[in-house]
Amino acid sequence: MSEKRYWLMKSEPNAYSFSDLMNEEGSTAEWDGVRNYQARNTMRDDMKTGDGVIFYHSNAKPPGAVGTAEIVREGYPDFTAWDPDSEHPDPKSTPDNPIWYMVDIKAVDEFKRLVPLREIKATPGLEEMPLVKNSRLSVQPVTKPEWDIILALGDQD
DNA sequence: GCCAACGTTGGC
DNA sequence: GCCAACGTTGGC
Repeated sequence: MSEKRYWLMKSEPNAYSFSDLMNEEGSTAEWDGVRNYQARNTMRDDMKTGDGVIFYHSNAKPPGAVGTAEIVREGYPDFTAWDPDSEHPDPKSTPDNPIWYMVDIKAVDEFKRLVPLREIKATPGLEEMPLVKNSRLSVQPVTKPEWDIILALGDQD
């Protein structure tokens, strides 16, 4: 049994929000459509069942962390890649030789309040987060101390 | 709507 | 293998 790890996943609420995830059957969804190699590697190799996820709304007003989720299925091929009618088709990816991978995540808790990016940037202990250091990565690691700080901020009134 | 940062593509 | 051109992300 390896140690639980923590992650942050971004989504544009216009496209798919935390509410959308909570409204899924079993509050669970396939995290398909990621077409970035670093994020792919994280989902394929590093995310394990039970790991914690901070759900982040990008391109929102304001952008920020809105809740937590957990990994309920480890990396497996993103079959939407070889569906020409999907949102992000990639003809180079095939069932025999998949390029892109996804995980399944399940909503756990909505924060009492959104934790704005502005506040994350201003909070001591969070300055090393890729999110703060101008990374566009849509799936990124979070340390345990960072996780604890953000959850505490989200639990404030 | 602007634009900086970053990733990818493709000519050479 | 280099790097310019191009496309995308995402905050502001």
